[in-house]
Amino acid sequence: MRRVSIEDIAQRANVSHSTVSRALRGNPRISPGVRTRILALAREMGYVPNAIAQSLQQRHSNTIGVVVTDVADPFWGEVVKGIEAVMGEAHKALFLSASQHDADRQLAVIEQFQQRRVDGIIIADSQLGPTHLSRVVQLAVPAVFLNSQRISHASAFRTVSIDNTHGGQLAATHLAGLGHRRVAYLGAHKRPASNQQRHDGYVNTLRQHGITDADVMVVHGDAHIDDLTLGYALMHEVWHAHQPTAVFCYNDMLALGALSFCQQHQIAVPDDMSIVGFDDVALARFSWPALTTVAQPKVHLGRQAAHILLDSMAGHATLDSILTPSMVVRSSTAAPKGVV
Amino acid sequence: MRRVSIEDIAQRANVSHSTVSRALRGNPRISPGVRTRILALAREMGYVPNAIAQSLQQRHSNTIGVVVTDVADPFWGEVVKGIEAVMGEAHKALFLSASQHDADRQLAVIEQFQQRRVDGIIIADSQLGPTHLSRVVQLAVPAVFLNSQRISHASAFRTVSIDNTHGGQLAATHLAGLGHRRVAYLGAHKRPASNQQRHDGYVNTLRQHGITDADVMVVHGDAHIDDLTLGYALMHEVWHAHQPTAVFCYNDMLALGALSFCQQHQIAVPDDMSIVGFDDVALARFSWPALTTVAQPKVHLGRQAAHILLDSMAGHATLDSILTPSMVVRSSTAAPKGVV
DNA sequence: ACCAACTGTGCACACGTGTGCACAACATGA
DNA sequence: TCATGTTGTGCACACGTGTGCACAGTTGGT
Repeated sequence: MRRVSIEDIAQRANVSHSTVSRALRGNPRISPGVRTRILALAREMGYVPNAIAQSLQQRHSNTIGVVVTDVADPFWGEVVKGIEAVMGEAHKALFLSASQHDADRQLAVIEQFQQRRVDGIIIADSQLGPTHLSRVVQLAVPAVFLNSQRISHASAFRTVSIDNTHGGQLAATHLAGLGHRRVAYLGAHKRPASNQQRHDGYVNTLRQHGITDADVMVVHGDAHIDDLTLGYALMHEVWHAHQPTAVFCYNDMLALGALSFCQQHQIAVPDDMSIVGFDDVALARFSWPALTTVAQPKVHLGRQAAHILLDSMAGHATLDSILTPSMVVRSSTAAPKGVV
Repeated sequence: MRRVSIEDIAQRANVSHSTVSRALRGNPRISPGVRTRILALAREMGYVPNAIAQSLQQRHSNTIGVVVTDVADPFWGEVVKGIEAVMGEAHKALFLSASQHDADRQLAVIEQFQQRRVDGIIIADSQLGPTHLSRVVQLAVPAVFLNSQRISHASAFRTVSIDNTHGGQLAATHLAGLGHRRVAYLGAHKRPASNQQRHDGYVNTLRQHGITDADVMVVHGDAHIDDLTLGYALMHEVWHAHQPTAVFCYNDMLALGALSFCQQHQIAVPDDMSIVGFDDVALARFSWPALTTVAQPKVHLGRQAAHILLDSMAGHATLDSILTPSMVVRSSTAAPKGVV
């Protein structure tokens, strides 16, 4: 039940394994007659090249590792789809692993990839602090960070991310344009970097529209509960303390949680309350009312990360990449009551 | 910039590489003094074992390949999560690749896995016909099929699937119990096997409740359009031709498409029309009204496939596995008008 | 004191592939 | 005929790891 190797073919063809190897790889120094004979023999014997032996000899494996927080998260699903498409074309195979939002586990996964001698790594939603990061640097493998939450820009690695600040600006412009003056921001401490940026873009733009800080209530939730119930709880808090006419949420799941609070308490959306999310997950189109949200180009995010990784694997100099989000207006936002 | 090998450690320790290898693997024949010295040296020199060389020598790679139709599909995302969890515990790494519903591409992916000498393969939603299948058999690698659409039960491979017939029965029982008599089935030819089973379970159970075939309209859609617009189109067709009070759809996406048709044409759900889906994707909870559906235990499906694969890799005899779906009643179904 | 048993280490090979170099066979030109 | 060039093939090594076997050194028993 052993696999057939080039050595087996060589014996049957009365040549050395070197000749077989060269014939299979199309080396021009092999005479055409011998080549065709060997190719026929290889097919007949059901030869399938051993990529492991090739990797060992050529000192690269044509594999790349992808570490993601949660495989089932539809957001990352789309991103991985983009990565897979590009890497598939480049004939690289993908190792996929989940970190479950745990930095230690994330590091463990990366070191496992290292043992398997991946040619590159893509790290999504990195929670790695400076200590962990320095160990990754030591591994000396090309890596790209995708929407990283912690990395400093002075790092040795490339970064692909969304322009969160601009996303916050889009939301603020949309709501202010509708006439809202008394608003809120529902945030998530779990993702320190992007949360801060979305918040800042939002608040600063509101100021430019003459909305004072006193009119903007900002709340943040505990890290350890899921986004959906978090959104519900934060909406509860904001509703009783501030009575805004519109809220902007860190992401769509928070927004859906907020939406579900409104439905249960007979707060009409969008008539009494406008809600804006972030991400544009597939869900957003199907909620009722359909969610207005700041869309991330998810597949493109993955493709871009893949391209940058391929470039740096090839030794090219590469730049960080920042993609622009866009506003998707659906039915969860409208002018507040009293405004035409 | 070369990686450090056990040979490098051996030189620094004035021993042979065999000794280093044995020390690292905890071979009891190495004296404690030498072992601790070597372990310290390995750590100091930043040694990271080369899994590729190990794979070559031990003739197994501790990797398994997963081929899925679409990485971004939330249904398969959850399944993969289950697979990943089990395989992670077993210290197996996962190759993930997408087939885009194309049988040829699916086969190509499998052969790529074969080159990389994976220890096992999980094939989700297989579209492989007998011809393709025979080539997979030749590869002589343990494989498990997950919700396969084509495989014959006489095959050499194990199968994990949902009890589709029972799912259809659940839907029929639920709707008939509410008092519906004039109903429909919205199907998808793209998945021949499961579609047939869900349909049969549904129709047979309806008959047991005294609903004649004339009261049941069955429609199927083209293969090349996406499920969402397909559901919309089929609902359109059924509504005009049959005017049912309830429909059962092959899956949730079809159901959401049907739902969106109803909303656009002022057909009240569930008052004028009850809709039942299948799968219980994450979306189903958030549609409006929330979708009543036949739930598949998705993560469990993945875990089960992983366990069976591990078993057959270990040479154990294994059985096919059929998991039971369950009814999740939400707000898209109710008694038809005129029934108390 | 001598033989047997035990203990720790090294030699050499295997896994499957790719490639620099040498070399045999043959053709070409003077 | 001999020097030179061309063409196709094989030898031997490398990649990094694990392990059967041999063997030197030590211990123990009588």
